[in-house]
Amino acid sequence: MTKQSHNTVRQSMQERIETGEWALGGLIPGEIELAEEYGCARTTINRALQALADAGMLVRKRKGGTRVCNMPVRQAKFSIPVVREQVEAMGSQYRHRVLVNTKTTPPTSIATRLNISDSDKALYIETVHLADDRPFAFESRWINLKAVPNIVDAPFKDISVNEWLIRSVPFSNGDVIFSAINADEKIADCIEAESGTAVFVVDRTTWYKEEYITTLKLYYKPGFQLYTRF
Amino acid sequence: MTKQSHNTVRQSMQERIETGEWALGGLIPGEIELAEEYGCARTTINRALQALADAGMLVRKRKGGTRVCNMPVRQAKFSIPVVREQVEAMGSQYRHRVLVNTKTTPPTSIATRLNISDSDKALYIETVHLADDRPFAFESRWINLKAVPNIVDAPFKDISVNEWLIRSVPFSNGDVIFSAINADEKIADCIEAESGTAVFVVDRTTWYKEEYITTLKLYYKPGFQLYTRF
DNA sequence: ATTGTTATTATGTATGCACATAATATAAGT
DNA sequence: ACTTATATTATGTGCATACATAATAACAAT
Repeated sequence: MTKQSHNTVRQSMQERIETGEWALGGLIPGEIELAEEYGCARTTINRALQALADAGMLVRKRKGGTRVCNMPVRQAKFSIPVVREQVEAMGSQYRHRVLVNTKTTPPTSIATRLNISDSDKALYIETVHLADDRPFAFESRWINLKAVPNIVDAPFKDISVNEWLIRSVPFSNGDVIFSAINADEKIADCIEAESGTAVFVVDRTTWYKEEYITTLKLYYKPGFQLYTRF
Repeated sequence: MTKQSHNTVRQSMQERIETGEWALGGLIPGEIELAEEYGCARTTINRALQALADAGMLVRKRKGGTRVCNMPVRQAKFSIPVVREQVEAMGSQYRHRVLVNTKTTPPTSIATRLNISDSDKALYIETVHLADDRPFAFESRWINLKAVPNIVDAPFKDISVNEWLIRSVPFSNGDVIFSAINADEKIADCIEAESGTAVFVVDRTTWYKEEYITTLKLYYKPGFQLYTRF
């Protein structure tokens, strides 16, 4: 009652939801009523409620009021894996070796993904990511040259393709597909595993404003785990 | 100039960041200056800037001002997989079969995870999730009975363990680990795969306020993919 | 030179107010 | 009875203002 910030109010409300005082799917008091109860302005209540709504705990509707989310969708955030950081987070030294770097016409599946015509050339790069000089992941990547033409001048000795792209097109959209496959001969070889070993695969495609930039597959070494919190 | 909402302002600012007008790591004008430029109140600018800061595009500091995030961390949100929804999203009919449901003393590794003593009993449940009566995923789960004692009365014919828990402890925290393993005899059998097939595994532990609730492993059928956007 | 004080700056927060907007309930007109 | 207008309600948004707070700079005191 002494000092009501939107944060304390929000926390208090969150507790009321978590403890079940405000039931799942139930209607909660209106802003004015809450403002009186907490002894603060409606604006402050509004801010707290909006924050909780953003967090997915509340659903708000003009008229009809605010109600606790019926089926709480648990969402987890995870930072898109940047291999270099993954390696360094383990305390290992990161290095990478580019195996292939050519301009060729991609297979149709890739051309479709990058939204370029079948005759267009694209940049194909194969990289092995190393942790303390041991294979950590194998990367197979296609890049749309129309989206980032000046990538051909990039010095991939110093910086990885991924990091160059992040700097060049910092705020892109994308999708990620996680899966597991049995390593074939080639992949097994690149990550120093037995053929047939289960491999964790990340398949990522990124774009910026209708223009597709790159699509890649990352094959991690056996035993790799991707950790997240929610 | 006509109608500046915090949304339009935020969008405009986002563009300035994306196009590089406001360089990565660079300092951007102060709130007052921006308020003048956009012809609106400082409050509105503040709201827009805070939103962008929440989104991770800006970093703000009292004094020192606001600057564009130096190393943009791309974050993806994904909803924690609820198997039932995954199945239904494919247009298949969901069902599940409980294979095991016993109260026993868990192995030490599990007891540690649930933060219970080695002599305490816990609930162990094995479930096969079916899509159109074909195996979709195999679940192996331990539940801390001290956290949710009344779970023993739950009717797991109608509702899955997971959904019961979500309703019972709707707002918990947790961690998720993704990995890939080669299926052993037992798992292979449960998901109708060859032994040794690469299997996508989700390992999840959830807790609420220092109390651990459940830990489980989900072994998905071969070919399963987890899709996310960012 | 080191320490302490004060001023300045930029963001953070709270409030009161006015009006906008969406959804609904009620009353009026035909 | 059916449509249309109007009032009501709850949230959404914008503005002006005031003060809080953190970080720094400038300055003085020892």
